[in-house]
Amino acid sequence: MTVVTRFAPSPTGFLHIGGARTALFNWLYARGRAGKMLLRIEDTDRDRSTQAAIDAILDGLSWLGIEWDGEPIFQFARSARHRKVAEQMLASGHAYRCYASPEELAQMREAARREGRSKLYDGRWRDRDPGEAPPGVKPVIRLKAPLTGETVIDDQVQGRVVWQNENLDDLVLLRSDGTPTYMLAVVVDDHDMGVTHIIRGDDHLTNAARQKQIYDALGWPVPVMAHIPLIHGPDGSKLSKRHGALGVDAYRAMGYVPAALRNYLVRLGWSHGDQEIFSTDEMVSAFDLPQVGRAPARFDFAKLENLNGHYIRHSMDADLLEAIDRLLPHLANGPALAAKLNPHVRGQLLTAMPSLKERAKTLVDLIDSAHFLLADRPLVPDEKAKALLTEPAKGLLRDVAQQLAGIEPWTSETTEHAVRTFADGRGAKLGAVAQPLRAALTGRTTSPGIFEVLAVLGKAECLGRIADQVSLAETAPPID
RNA sequence: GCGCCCUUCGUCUAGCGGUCUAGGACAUCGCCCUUUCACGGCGGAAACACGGGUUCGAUUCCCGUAGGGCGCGCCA
Repeated sequence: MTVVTRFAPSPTGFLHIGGARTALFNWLYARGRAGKMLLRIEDTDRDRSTQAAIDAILDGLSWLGIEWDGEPIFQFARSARHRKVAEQMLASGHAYRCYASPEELAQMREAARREGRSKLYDGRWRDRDPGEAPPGVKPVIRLKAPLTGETVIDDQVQGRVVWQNENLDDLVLLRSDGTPTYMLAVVVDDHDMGVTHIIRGDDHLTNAARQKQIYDALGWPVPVMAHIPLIHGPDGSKLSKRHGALGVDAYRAMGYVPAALRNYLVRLGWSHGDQEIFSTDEMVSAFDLPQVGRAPARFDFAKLENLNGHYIRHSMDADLLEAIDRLLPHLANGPALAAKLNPHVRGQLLTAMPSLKERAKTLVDLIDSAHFLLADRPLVPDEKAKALLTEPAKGLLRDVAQQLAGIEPWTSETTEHAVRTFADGRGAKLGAVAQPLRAALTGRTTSPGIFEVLAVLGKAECLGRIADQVSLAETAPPID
């Protein structure tokens, strides 16, 4: 039997991180078993569903590298089929018309709560003669659920979960306006789509029992179920926007790479011994449902960031340059930066990349660390760099610049030799020269190795930048 | 309120009755490397929610308690 999973988001907002993980699990499970993962857009809530949300979900999945099989199914388009199934159930005696008014329903709910019962609807139209139907009232169609016994779900993650049928009431299958409820639509769609494994958030666990009753009434086989725990915020409460319940597009804009996010997400609530790093192939072959834990996991940006740094460090230089190109359109200052990326600067970026990527946790960090390649002369040193450019330091810079001016060829080795010799000659520590040099060349106090910076920038640019800082002092003496 | 689920270092987790003086990873602290920042290396601190059982023996099984979560619509 071919495994068929599905991801079924409702397009009422962006693809949030929890949804992304659910999609990932479905995708991994199917891929690891030569199966398919289908995509169903649950757009039956016409007021809240938007095209923008659909686009955001598709875009988010694609960015994460999660591909679905076939065309997405739109649930709303299938409502005629849903209605037909409800009528079938009516005809076969598995469902009935209920004429209870909203007021009656409210009363029943109140009474149930007062008496400590979980069953809300009392089944008053279950066996009543349709002839007693009040005139002018459009009925809903309810499932004739079993009164006794139990409903059991053998969940791949949760284990065997049992409900007493006396606690489950007759759910609505078809609304009075003839539209299907979620409960009915999901069952019919999963069945028609040939879904064999339902992997979804455990907020649906209670629904699983009710859906099982519908499957049973229809005589359809129940798919394998797996209800995975939800992701919580760092404080253990529900994940909020403040915590990281953002759209995956926000993670992209923060400079996270898909491989890192996938790796982080797959390890959240699932493990494979002590392994922390998984290539896509590895996670596809290792992932399985019984190893998914039942306790909700808390979202931890620090770990995501660490993983992201790992993936950046282990990326090919050219791939990182491409990743930057792709990220730029999603950043506020992207267009300005993109304009600077002429072939010459791209070449410098690529040359500096082995050293830049060593220091970056995110692509945004990476871009920022390349500031010294992208900034215009004269550089404006940041506060800390400015503090390094004291008058004595500037004297040192003036002198070292003279030494540097005679260097040919200009490489990290030749410049290193020159600077070290210069420092030795002055009886100065290397740092005493290197730090002011860094400040003058990069405008920062941190950067890749200073000799790499020298080499990447080239002789003329370096001498120019030193002159910029040194002469600046002459034209603008401190006001004391 | 009712139903269901959950509970190992701060966090993600390993552990599936004795191997646990409880392992790994992130974060954290210290040292080393070092021109800065990182990377890397070494080391430290840090957990079985609580109470009863079952058992020769419980982190592992059962029952409570406490705490947390999810669901309880003619929403999805």
